[in-house]
Amino acid sequence: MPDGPQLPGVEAAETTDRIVLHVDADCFYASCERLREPELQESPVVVGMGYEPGETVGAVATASYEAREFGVESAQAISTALEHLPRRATLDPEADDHDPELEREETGYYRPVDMDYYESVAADVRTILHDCAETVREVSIDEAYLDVTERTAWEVADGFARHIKDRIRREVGIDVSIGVAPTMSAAKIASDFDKPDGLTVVRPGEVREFLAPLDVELLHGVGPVTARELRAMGLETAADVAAADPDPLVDRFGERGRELYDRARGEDDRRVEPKGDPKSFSRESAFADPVSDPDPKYEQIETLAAAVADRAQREGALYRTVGVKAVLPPFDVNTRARSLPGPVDDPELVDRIARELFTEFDAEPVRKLGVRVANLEFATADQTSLDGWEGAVASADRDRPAVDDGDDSDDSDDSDDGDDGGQDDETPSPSPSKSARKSEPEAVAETTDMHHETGPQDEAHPSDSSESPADASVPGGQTLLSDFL
DNA sequence: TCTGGGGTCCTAGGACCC
DNA sequence: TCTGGGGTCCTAGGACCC
Repeated sequence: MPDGPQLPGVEAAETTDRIVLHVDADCFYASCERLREPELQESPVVVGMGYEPGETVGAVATASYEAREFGVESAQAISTALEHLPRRATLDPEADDHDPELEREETGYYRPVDMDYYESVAADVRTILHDCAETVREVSIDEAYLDVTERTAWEVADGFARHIKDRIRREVGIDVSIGVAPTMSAAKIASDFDKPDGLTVVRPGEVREFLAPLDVELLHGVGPVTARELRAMGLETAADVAAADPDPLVDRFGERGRELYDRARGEDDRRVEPKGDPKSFSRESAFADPVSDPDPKYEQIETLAAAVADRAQREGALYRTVGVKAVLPPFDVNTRARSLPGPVDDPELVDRIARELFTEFDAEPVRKLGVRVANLEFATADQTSLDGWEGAVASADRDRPAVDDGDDSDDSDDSDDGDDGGQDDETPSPSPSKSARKSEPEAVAETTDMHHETGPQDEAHPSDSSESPADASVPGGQTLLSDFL
């Protein structure tokens, strides 16, 4: 079945081509809103993040195709969107100049983002996708790659994709666009080719021809900056890139240049694989206007740090790096990060490190703040079942020598087996102390503040000092980090 | 495009080790 | 004290994606 197409001139290697689908929901958030509010059907719909009903703050997350015709675009300020497309509710039906035709045709519905609801709709779509494919890679809430090589054949691939579209339409109630191709990158571009409600099939041997006329900016991984540079090199279309000498591309863009060249030629040997664990969690938020006063900034830091730490906790992630982001006017992005000697789950520590990293900016005007945790480690199945075995495992671990050297080389991947030493040893101790912290937040806050002011000792890097600031910060003499020092 | 929020990957330089 | 080369980790920034 994999070698279904007997195209003349197709090389042997291509007979093993996969059948890859890229499934992309059309203006997903707007479709979700229409799902629960059918009267929004066929009218312009704008979904805004940071938007409150009746207000003009926030930015456009998704605009329906009807709204886009008025010039409403993704990432646009809501205030700008409203200039292009007034809010339907703002028109006063009693007004003298009230024009019902205008109301119907020149206005749109504005709704705030409701991720919980969209997530529930996405889950229904996912169920269908997993039902239709061996391997699914979810890229985002509204987008996924499927490898369906074992489920269909090129001769009938369009019917197979049609079947998926129909099921999603019937069982969930939203439209998706699907691209079918022998590679992920071509499938991605194909799904975009005929949006909305599109279906584009690019067969093996047709990929390069399909890509040839496309503007370089349509290639995945080419944004405004790269596109400008490519044009400066005289490369406007995928065909230009495909026919170019790859060496200058590699010189200019490094590995990305090689990738670009390959993709433009239709070459992409990546297999569809399920997405692994996340690499980082972050939260950020912008001020309406740049803020110079330190107080509101540290208040934000505190809120964001708590949200990030909470997220990590809920997802069962330990983190080893804490970072902050400060965006200064006009749009100057600064990041600072600090890594710990070992993975922790310690919300107070996130807060304290974030504050320390931010002190550098606390006198500056700031338009946006962020807090991030990275270098994540997730408990494996073994470790989650550790509850009942705690004693046995913990004592077994104590017998291991040099538990805390952690062997940094293995933290890049999910093969956590060799890693259990550091983590298991750590798990029993933080668990009780976490609940202890939760029960007395005030005491913790005091302790944290105290140590925030004891600046000088913080110059010591946690990994090269036996007197870690983290150690000192723990209330009641608990030594969360001391295991690693 | 005067710019929201949550991510990923890559690169470059410095520290440190052998 | 000057000199080689290889390797890894860490930080900061940048480009990109949805």
